Amino acid sequence: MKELEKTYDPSVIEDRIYQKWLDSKYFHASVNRDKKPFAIVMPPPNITGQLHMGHALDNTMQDILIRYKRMQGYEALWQPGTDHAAISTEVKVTDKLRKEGIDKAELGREGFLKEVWKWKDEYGSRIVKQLHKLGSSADWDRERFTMDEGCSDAVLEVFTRLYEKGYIYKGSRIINWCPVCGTSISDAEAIHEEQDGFFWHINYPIVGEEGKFVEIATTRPETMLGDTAVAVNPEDERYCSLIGKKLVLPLTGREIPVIADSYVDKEFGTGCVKITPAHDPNDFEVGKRHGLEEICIMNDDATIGAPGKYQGMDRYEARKAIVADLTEQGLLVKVVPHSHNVGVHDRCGTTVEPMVKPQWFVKMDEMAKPAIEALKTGKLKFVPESFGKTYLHWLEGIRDWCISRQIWWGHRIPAYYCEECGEMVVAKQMPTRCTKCGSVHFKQDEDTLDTWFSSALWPFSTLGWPHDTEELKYFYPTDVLVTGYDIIFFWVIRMMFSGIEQTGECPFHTVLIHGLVRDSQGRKMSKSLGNGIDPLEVIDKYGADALRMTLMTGNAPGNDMRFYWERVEASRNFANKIWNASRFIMMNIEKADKAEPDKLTLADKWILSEVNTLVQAVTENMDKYELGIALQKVYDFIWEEFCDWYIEMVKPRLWNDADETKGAAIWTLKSVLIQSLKLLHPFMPFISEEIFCNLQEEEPSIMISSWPVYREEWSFAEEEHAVDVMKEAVRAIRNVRTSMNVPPSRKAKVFVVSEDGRTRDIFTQCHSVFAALGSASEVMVQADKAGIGEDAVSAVIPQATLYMPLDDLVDIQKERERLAKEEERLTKELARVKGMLANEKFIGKAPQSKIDEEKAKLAKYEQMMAQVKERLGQLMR
RNA sequence: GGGGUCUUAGCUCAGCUGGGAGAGCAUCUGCCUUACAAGCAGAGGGUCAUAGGUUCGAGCCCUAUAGGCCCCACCA
Repeated sequence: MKELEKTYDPSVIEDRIYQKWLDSKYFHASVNRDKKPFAIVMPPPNITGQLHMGHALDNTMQDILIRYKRMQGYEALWQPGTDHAAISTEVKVTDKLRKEGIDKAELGREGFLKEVWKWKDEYGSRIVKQLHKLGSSADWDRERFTMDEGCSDAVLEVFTRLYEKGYIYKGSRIINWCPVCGTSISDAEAIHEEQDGFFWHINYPIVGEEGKFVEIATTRPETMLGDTAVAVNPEDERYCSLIGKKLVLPLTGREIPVIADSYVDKEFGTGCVKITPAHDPNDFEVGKRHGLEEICIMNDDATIGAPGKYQGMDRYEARKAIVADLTEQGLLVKVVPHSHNVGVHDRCGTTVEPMVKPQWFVKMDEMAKPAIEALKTGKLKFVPESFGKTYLHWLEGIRDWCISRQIWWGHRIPAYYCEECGEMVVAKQMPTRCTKCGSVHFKQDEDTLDTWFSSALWPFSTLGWPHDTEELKYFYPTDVLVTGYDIIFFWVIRMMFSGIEQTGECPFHTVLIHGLVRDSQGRKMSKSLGNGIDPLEVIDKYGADALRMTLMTGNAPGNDMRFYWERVEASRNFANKIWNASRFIMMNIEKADKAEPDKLTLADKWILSEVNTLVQAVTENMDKYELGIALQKVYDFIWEEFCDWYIEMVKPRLWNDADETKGAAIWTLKSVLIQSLKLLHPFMPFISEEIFCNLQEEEPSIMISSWPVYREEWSFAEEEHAVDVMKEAVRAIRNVRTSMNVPPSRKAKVFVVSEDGRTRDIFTQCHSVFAALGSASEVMVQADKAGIGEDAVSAVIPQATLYMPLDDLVDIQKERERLAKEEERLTKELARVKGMLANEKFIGKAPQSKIDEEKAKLAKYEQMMAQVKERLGQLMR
């Protein structure tokens, strides 16, 4: 056993312990039919990423669950890996190259991809190393990458299967286009922001009716170049007569029809809507219903592509020019301020442009159904439950998923086009011969897949799917998925329908959701604000355990939390507390001849019983994923019950070599500490391991030791009660001392007076403990007040009255005040209890247990009241 | 426009299936008591957003209102 430092210093311990775990292969999980499997897949962090608080929280939760299950005897697999993060990575590498003066286009596709792989090799594992610092016990031997061979095979398999089933199709539909990234994005990637803008009211002249106009209102005048109709509500009396007439589209001179469509809201704007099918999702639908032409007026970089005066202008520049021209022509009626939602690309913040382009889509209606069903039938559960609504809501309104991206970094779409006849073939490999024309020349589709297409397969692709591997059979379906509420749409939903479609099973049965880690003012941590706190800095200063504890406490599941350094300090203090308690115990073990469970005293039995209760409670909380509550209970137990009470109670025995229960005390200290460390281990793995290994030699590591279970032989209800009585007496004595300003160094005799033999027995048994905790020079236990001077200070507990002769320190006046206050409190309590018990309805309807409880309280208060009254009577004399 | 969520001590938040309001930090008062001053023993501080309702009993359940936050949505 080693001597421990006076203050816990995580920095010298954590890396060493982590390396030991790695070397011992404790994180590795393998197919083991003798054990039950438990599996979690790690949300793969982006290879572009740096560890942030969100990762720290997410991975801490997973690590806790994995360590817990591993200790419980499960074969616990935590499957790690990284995500290729298509657009993010492409943007990042493109920027890097640009700074080096290299143009992506000049490099060409292959050259560019080579650069990205180089970048990936260099930086891709950075975040993985950072996860090590947290203590993550993932099976790093199984680390995967969404673009590795296996995952790519799975992507090909799924793509071709879905295509054959008709669930993947290519079509020209309106999609969100990011003009800066030069690619389409999915609905989930377009986030809506409210922006202040204007409503421009514009007159469109009616053909053949000189001087007559239709007034439309638009937030995007530049798109008028692509208008192919104006729509009114068919039931709008104002405009019925217009339906079917032609209008002249200003600035272009093109004639467009007035059509009727119920999509138009009569109450909103002017009741007349310009229809631009190529640049607005709604207009696109209207256009489809009415067979309108789709005129694309924009280039991929959001400059105007329509021939004419505005060609080449940026969309906003064109807007100004068009408004100016309309004003000049007298067609602009008015401009009204108007705030509206615009979609921006979540990666770069650019306002997206709705565009009609040929893209690949996943048909969602059929696949959404079983995913919805899974939640409704309970095969899938969210914790907290309310997030299930978010999940359902999104799935029920889901639209087809645009999966093609016009970037290079990603899984290339396995569609091949015959260079002769244009025939398209979807296959895992390039076809050798065109079945239509016999040509042997094919060209692969240029597009790549949405990055979420491969992450959707993560729970099974990482286990070897589509091959029927042992791992897949054993670990799949996985158990819990841990993630933030912000990616339910992106990921959870897509894993669900993909898993069900491909494997016939939900990829996991529980989704544990957490919130965001915000700064101390409640703001999102962000690069632009510069308010982010680096988890590595926290680990550096306070240790990974302190960070983990901070992230797990003081907040309810699924809620956002604020990050405070003060809270990290509090966590660090707790680590130090355990450290010192352990240090104390080890010092005493060294000095003792033996630790033995014979001759357990009241106090020993009490703490063993308490730890038993704790084990049950914590296990229950863990099973309900109430991780924060579980940790809080361990914290409270260690600090209050174990350190503040038990260790203090036990000191006199340790210091007295003649005490024959010393060995029992040492045995109890060690046993309770070990149980506590085990309960703590999933949360604070490093410190628990370090102490565990210093404390005992039988087992090499706490992380592969077994999770504590309830022990019948440690259950002592009687003793629990006895110690509670003693604790109450100690508190009463301390209260008196505090109110009288008597320092602990000034000892005083204490008389315990009780008519109850059992109570006297308790105090006799633990009189040395009681003496120590109550700063008593001597403890006299007796049935009456013989020998107690009138000037003693007294305190009342239900079972006894305690007297402390304090000689000159006694202030009768103060004593009276204290007792009067106590009397007042008891009067109130008595009134409440009596009121309740006098209420016939309460007696008639409340459960018997509650009634008994109240009756017991009544008896207790009445007894205490009698004691207080008696004492007050004495003092009045 | 829908949906969610929150409003509890000075601050940040707990409070599980309804049964005498809690923690951490901060403040104040004692203690350098041989594990820990990153500690020990205490104290003060709350009409649980508001108004109704259900109930023997509501911080907790129901309804409405006010305010905050979040998500979704095709009102141009």
